[in-house]
Amino acid sequence: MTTSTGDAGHPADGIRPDILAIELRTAVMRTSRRLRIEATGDVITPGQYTVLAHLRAGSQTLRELAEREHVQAPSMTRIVNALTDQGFVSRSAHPDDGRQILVWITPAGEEVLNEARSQRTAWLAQRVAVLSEGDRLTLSRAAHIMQELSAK
Amino acid sequence: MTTSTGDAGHPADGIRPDILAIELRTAVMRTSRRLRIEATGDVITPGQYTVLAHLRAGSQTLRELAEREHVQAPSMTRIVNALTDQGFVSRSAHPDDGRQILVWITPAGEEVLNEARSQRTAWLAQRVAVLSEGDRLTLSRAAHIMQELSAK
DNA sequence: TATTGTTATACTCTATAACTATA
DNA sequence: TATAGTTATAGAGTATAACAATA
Repeated sequence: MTTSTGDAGHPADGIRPDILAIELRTAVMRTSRRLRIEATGDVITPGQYTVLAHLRAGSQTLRELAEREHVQAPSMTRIVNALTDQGFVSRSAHPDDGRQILVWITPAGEEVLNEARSQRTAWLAQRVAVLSEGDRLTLSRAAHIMQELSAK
Repeated sequence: MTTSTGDAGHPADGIRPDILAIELRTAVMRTSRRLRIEATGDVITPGQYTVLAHLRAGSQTLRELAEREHVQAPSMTRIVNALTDQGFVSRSAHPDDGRQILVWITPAGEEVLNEARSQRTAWLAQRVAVLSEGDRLTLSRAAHIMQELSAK
C-alpha cells in the first residue's frame, strides 16, 4: 500500500480550513460507513452498543443517557428495556429521588461490549496493519485531534 | 485549543495496529456522529444526499446505485422517487436495455447538493480553523490515508 | 430462465403526546 | 407546578416476497 505522508497538494504556507473540512468530512463519513457495514454480526444494535459504552464509565439515569445519546426519553426507555431483557444492564431506584432510575452495566454486558468492540475493530486493524509506520503515526495523531474536536 | 501533534503515548519503536484501530474507530465514529447531528436543517435526507453525490459522477442505473449504497432495490426506488418528485434527478430508459433506467442529477440537484455540502461542512470548518497549522497538516494527511483505507 | 425495477407488506427505530408517580 | 419515566401512536427508512417487463 502507498504512503500518503509525503503526498503533494499542500503548499508550505498553509491549508485552507474549508478545503480541509470537505476532505476530512468525506474521509470520516466514508470510513464510518465502512466500519458500520463491516460490523455486521453483532449481538447488539448500534444504539445499544453506545449506551453500554457510556455505562462502562458508571451508572447513569435514563435522562442522562438520553441526553448523551441525543435521543428522546421514550427511545432510551426502549433501548434500556432491550438491554435489560438480554441481561446486559440492571436497573434500580435512585436512592434520593424516587422518580429516577439508575442503570448499570452487568458483567455479561461488559463481556458483550468487549466482543462487539473487537469485532468492530477487526476490519480496521487489518487495514492499518499494512500501512507504513509513518502513516500509522499520522492516523494516531489525527485520532487524538478528532477526539478533542468532537468532544466540544 | 491544544496541539496534539506532539502528545505522548507513542514509543518510537511502533504503534500497535489493534490499539490504533480502537483509537481511530472511536474518533471516526464520534466525529461522524457530530457531523450528522450538526447537519440538521438540510433539505434532503442523508440517503438522498449520498445518492446525489454518486450521480454527480455521471448517470447510473438504479441497480448500480443500490449496490453502491448497500441498500436493496426497493429502497433505492423510494429514494430516487423522492429525488424525482423534488426535481433533483431525472430518469430515462436505458438505450440498450429496456429493463433498466438511467438516473441523472439535474441542475437543481447540483445546487441543492452544493448547499447541503457547505451546510454540513460549516461546523467542521469552524473547528479546524482554530487548530495549529501542524494539526491541520496531520488531519489532511490522515484524510487521504483514510480515503485509501476505506476505498477497499 | 435470469435480471431490472415496482408494488405490497412488515419490521425497526425514532419522535410527539398523553399518562403516572414523585418532588 | 415541574420533573422522571412509561405507554400509545404515528412517521421515516429499511427489508423480504411477489409481480411485471425485458433479455
